[in-house]
Amino acid sequence: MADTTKEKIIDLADHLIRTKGFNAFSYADISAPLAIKNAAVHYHFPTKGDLGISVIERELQSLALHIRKWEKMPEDQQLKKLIDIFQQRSKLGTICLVGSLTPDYDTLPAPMQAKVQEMCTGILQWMTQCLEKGRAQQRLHFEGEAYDRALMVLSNLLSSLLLSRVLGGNTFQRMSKQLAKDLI
Amino acid sequence: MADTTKEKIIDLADHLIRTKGFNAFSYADISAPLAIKNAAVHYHFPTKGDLGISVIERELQSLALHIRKWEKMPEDQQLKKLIDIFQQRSKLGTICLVGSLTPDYDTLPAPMQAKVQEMCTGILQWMTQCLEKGRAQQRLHFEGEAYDRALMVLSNLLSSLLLSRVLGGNTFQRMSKQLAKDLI
DNA sequence: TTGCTTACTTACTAATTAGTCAGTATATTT
DNA sequence: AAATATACTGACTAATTAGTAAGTAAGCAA
Repeated sequence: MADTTKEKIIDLADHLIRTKGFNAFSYADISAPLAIKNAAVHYHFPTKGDLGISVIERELQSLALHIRKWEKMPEDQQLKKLIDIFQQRSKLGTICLVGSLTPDYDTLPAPMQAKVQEMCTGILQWMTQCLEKGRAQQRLHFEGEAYDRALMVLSNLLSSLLLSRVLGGNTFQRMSKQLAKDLI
Repeated sequence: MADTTKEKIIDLADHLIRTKGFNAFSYADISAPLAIKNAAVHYHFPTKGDLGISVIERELQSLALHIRKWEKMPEDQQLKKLIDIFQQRSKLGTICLVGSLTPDYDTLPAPMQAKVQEMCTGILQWMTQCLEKGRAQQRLHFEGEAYDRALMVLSNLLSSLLLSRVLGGNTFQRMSKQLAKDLI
């Protein structure tokens, strides 16, 4: 998938953040599988925070790409597409960046904290609009402010991955089905 | 609050897990503030996993005590009491153990993984019963299976603390109010 | 009073951590 | 052909990590 070393490092770091968490992986966890030296990782990403920021930025770009791709779909379908992305994560046994990085928030370097914030507000902003438009067209049904509902939806998606890993089995299916039933 | 060294260690570890995460705190973070030596912590808790397990067990006991105290209250009130506990956490800026430990699940020693599982299933079991009884008495209103709804409620409580820390301000209030409105 | 338990301290280890710096081979540019 | 930039390697470092082993002071028990 990735062909440059830099991309391979981001790929691996992304996977490590989603499986072990930001504080539980080391430069050795990246350099060893790629058969490069520690210093090579530092060449591309001087600090661990720089690496973390690149991982978030790539995720943000990837998400922006998906959202643009869904632009002409009805809002309930857009929401289902987002759920699909989380379902793929569930199958892989990996969690989302929000679920991985918000618990570690206080330990992150300041520039990374800012990126985590940017990621959360960005996702919520899109989701708020999606819910609002969907409700206006009576394709989505919920009570209260759209932003509040967006918080709940993000919450459910995020937690479904966390709880799936611990409770296993059909936890993700149960939660995503209930989420869809409640809204559509 | 705690008078023995052992209790003080558990207190501090609990706070560190909720603020920094299990992998981001060290024995030094515990021994230094208590003005004891590293080895003293190891005396009470041979491994870090042992300490983590004790923290979870104390939380489980504390929760069991609360639940017993609420036994004779109507189910909607019991749920509100649980939300109150999370609100206190939100004020302190600390997250819940489920929110802190499930993202790190894969990195935890096996006996601690088992305890995390026990904690999740225990909370969900109580909440499922609470929701079911509450619905039977028409004091709580929701669609679908009670267990599925319990997953969603736990999800919202857990995430409200995670997102509060990043988004700040009224995030917890928004989410907990919406949660109560949806159910009661 | 002798022995045993509890709750530590002193002093340590081996491993791992993020990060540095000087060098080098290979392209690319001038 | 000379200079420069890119993408590394080799060889470190200082700090921190969880964990250990031996010793000790105080209290309690036989």
